[in-house]
Amino acid sequence: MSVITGGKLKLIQAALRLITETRSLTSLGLRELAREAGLNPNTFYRHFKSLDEFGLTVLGYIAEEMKAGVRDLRQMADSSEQASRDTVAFVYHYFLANPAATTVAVRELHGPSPVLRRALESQLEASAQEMAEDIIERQLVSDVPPETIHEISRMTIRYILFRAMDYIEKPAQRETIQAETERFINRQFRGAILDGLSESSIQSLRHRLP
Amino acid sequence: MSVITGGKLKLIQAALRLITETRSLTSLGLRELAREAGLNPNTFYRHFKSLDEFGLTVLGYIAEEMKAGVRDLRQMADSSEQASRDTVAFVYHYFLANPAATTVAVRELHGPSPVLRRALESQLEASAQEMAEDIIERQLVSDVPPETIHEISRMTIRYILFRAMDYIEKPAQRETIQAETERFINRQFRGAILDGLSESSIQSLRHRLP
DNA sequence: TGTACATCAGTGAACGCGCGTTCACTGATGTAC
DNA sequence: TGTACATCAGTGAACGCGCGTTCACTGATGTAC
Repeated sequence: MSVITGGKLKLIQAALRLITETRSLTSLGLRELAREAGLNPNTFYRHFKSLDEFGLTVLGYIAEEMKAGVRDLRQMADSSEQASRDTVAFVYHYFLANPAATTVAVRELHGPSPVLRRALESQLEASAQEMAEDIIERQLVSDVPPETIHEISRMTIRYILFRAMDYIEKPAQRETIQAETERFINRQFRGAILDGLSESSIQSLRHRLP
Repeated sequence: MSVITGGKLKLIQAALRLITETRSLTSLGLRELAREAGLNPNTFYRHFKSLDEFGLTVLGYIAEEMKAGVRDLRQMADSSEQASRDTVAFVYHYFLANPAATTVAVRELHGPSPVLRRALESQLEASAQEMAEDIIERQLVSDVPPETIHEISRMTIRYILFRAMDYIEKPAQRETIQAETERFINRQFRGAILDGLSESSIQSLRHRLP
């Protein structure tokens, strides 16, 4: 993996700085980036052929950051009982520490550039895959088919990503968001246990609950 | 409510046409809009003070469209058994018929303009409120506290909105998306029935299931 | 009913500005022999 | 170790273009008396 340095790095970091405020990756201009990076506009062309290529490079840079985050995540967390609480807390903490990357991901996932959209989707898919495998390996839920675990993982990853924006921007709501996310995950997996059952058998089941 | 006509309407419709392709509301230019609407650029100023004001007007226009859709929805659907399936099918069908409005909503909900973001959030909140009240009135789920129904409604509205983009763009995946959405909703509500229970009591419950 | 005036949607020309891009150039670092 | 050349990051000036915005103007519709 080639290490990014010098003017190239300066341009990427300038993009991340600009995005954290009120911009999206696709809307950044060449001169704007150079200005923020403290470089001559033409220097941009020494490193990138076009703004599209630049966008993809920034995305790759972010992807590297995120992969590192996921690796840390797998190190952590052991007890099955508290797994979802700990994981949720960790993941939001991670997003909070990387606001620019998070903002880019959220904005461009449904943004105007098809290229970036594709790239982000497969990135998310990979994260969901990893999450699902982790759950299966560590047997955090039982009696739920693997395909369902994968499906719920995909839904969860997306849910968390979008909530992460609010988490970053609204400090007062952070605890609420964490709690809601935990409930989201627990309900999905617990609901999955009842997946095959009909309405009526659930009705009758409910009367036997404590 | 004032009816929108003439050049003003032409400009709004031009925006919706441009957005459906690969653009976002915030990125549209004044001259671009006028060109698409077949008007002189200055005519824009006869109707709007600024591009921000224009954006809000478009959003209001879309909100009207959406409210009409929700009203139709409440008319429909009667049997409790099939309620989620019918509703999901109807909602996606509605998004498919209004691709521009859907795209705007998805793009701007996390987009760069705080003003549009706020406006869209309260719009979604209102829809979720309506959905929750509908579920409660018609007693589609029982033994789930109202606050939980509201929470799940909010989550569902967001989930559907984001999936709607894929639903519009990828015809081959439409059935899959519908099925996944139904499972999403069912799992949330079924999971909610088990909300208060501990891990261990669910473990023991599972062995008694058919 | 006719006349005078006000309002309103729309036009065409012109402005200054920031943009992406190209050109010719500089100086530092790497490489070959 | 020294010399010659190639590569590379970075610069400054200049280009044409589309942008948002302003100005003075037109013609149609509405309103007052």
